[in-house]
Amino acid sequence: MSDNVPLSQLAMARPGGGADYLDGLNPEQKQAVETLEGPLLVLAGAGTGKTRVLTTRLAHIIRTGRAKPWQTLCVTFTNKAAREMRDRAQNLIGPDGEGLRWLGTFHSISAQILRRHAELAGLKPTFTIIDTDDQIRLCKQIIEAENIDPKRWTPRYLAGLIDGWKNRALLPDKVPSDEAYQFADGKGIRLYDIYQRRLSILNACDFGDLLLLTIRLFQDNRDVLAEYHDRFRYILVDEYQDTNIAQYLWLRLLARGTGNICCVGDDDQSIYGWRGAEVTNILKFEQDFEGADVIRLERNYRSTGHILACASQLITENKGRLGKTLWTEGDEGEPVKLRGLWDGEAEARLIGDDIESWRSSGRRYEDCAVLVRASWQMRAFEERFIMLGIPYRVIGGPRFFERAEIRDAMAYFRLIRSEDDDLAFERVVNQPKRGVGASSLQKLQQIARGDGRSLHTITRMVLQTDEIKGPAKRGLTSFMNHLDMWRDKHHGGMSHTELAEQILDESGYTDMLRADRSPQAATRLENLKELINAMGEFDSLAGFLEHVQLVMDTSRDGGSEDEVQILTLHAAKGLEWPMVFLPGWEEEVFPSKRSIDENGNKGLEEERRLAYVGITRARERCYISFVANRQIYGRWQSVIPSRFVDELPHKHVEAISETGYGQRQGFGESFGGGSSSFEDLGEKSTYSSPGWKRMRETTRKRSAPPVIDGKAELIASTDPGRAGFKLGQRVFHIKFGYGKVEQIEGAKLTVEFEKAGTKKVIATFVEAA
DNA sequence: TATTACGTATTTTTT
DNA sequence: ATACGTAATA
Repeated sequence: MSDNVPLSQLAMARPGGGADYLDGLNPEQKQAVETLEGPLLVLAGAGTGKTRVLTTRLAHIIRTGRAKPWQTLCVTFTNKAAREMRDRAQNLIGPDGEGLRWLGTFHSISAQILRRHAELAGLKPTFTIIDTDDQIRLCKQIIEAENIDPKRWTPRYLAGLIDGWKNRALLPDKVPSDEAYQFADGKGIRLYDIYQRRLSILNACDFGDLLLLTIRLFQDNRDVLAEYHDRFRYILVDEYQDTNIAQYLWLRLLARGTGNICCVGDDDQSIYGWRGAEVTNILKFEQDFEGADVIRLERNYRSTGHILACASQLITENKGRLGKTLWTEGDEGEPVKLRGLWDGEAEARLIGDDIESWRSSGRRYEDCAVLVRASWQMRAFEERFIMLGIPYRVIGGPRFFERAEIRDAMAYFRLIRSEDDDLAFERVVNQPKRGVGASSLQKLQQIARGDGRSLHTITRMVLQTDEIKGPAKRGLTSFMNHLDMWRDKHHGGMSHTELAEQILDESGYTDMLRADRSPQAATRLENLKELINAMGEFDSLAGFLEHVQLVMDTSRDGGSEDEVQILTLHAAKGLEWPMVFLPGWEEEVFPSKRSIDENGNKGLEEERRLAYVGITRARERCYISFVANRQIYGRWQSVIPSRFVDELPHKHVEAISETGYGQRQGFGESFGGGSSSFEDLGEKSTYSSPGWKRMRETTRKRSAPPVIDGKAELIASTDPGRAGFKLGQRVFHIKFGYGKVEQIEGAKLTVEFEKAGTKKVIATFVEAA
């Protein structure tokens, strides 16, 4: 096992003489850590200590001196996972762990490699990495330029198509001909080709390109590949079941070096098929990597026996799987509780009550989670929790750096570093307004396209002529002069935070926001301040941009507050709670109708894996529920229990009907009433927007009701999200944004529901951040 | 340039 | 039913 390492080195590498980090591992885990040569697949079931094995293995490699930290390649899918792995590995390794330079996501490692060999990949080293939003904007331009109706053929669809091809490592010339004609009567492939050309002119990459260009770099430059073969003695891959074809090829190329590749994953937890993950990668591992060993981790340390039995039984219904048998030495615990209810409101009520009694038995809110299939299901729980005063946190939602003001600021910074970044140029050339309207921009774009040069270059040329006149010319001149000035300062060594502040001031961006008296503007200014704060953590503009474009830390800094968590099943992967609620187990909701419609049995199996992930999040208690009537897209529908419900083992489930449902024939009996969630709540809730430190969370907290003294002022808007009223400096919106505010009288707010033609008095408001 | 009207989609989320 | 983006209109 260790015969190619001198004994003396082995001894020296182990301070204290023993491999203490191996203590407490079970035999399979230990084997997974110590099987170092050749390809290895570690099939790690839910709760079997996967991360521990991964980090211990890394520590083992380094502490036994088999490789230096910078000679190991460790790949994860998310930045969060990368961070966790780094932290835990460094703990085990000690000061040596600092050198883990090649630990990161597929994309961040690819970007690192591409920056080093940019020219060989056909890029300049300052290339920009564009995100989904830019990608869609680019697609839109291309569609418009090709005179295709963007309503029939949406930019989003094209972007999705291109993404799909890139996930499968298909460049325009490799797309199979039967797929090439999917878009706009046969123009799909051409548009893809134009898209790639545009990117190259912009000196930009999208996320898929990071992988694709790296693969091509390795294929076309054997010497470069050899260099990395030499460097990477050991390769570790986390969540292998989520790899797409491009990532598989990427790994194959690199693994051809030493062949020491260890992939860890669980085929039963592959839930990202819709974004290109191929379960087949993990299913075929033994064929793909010759001489591969497979180790199964089946001892579960997380859940009780009943919970584990339910999950295991359910997942056996899937055909395409490698198969594992999870077991535990722990308690049987309580059976999984299965409950049928009348409707979504009753479901939310019951779960709310359960949480309250859990809390009054001395447990904590933060030990509970509600896991839903789709985010629209969250609303019912939010409403109920607000009413009961249960503190909760919604995990997911829009992220800080996807906000418009942050993206605008970033566009300015991008232009400083990479002037050919047309997407950034277009975004801010008239933001704030400089008189450069749609027609001027169109003119510039037309010339730029004809010339194959960037907007920045073209603008400079056009300004010498009289092609653009009047306010547009003045605006463009000022914009260009500012850019030149900032670029000079940047090269002159001004600190990037100071420069950033100047840019935002001198461009007029902050003035624009200050002039805007709407409540959102204040938040935006705050956000920009936080952006600059965050910049201070980096030592250069380049470092910061790379981070935001790629490695932006989107996770929270430890939730210290005692709050119930509401999240989607997808977002729940990798997490666990003592008490887990799984509501909405109805056919067409879960499993999702669309998933089955679009992907048939494959889709169904992925939904079942999602159910498996859900159940296995629970440590002590698991509550599954379904209803007979549910409002979906505003319509009441009779729904039937999910097929997954019937796949659970009776022995481990306690089924309770809260409604008589189950004894009755059919579900067609209508549920009278509908909801009137606005009335008589007598409570107020506060909406606080996610800030930099809590990028991915939306927090709504309950606090004292607002005092309305008649001085309130209407904010009318056709946009229901913005309709509301103003009370001094404070702005309130109707909870969850229904209807149009019509009248305010004392504590009574009258709202007109236009479509329904009814007026309602409501007393529940959400204060704007 | 700001407001209003209209059309469309509406699972999941990362990089 | 509703949110969002875009086109049409004042």
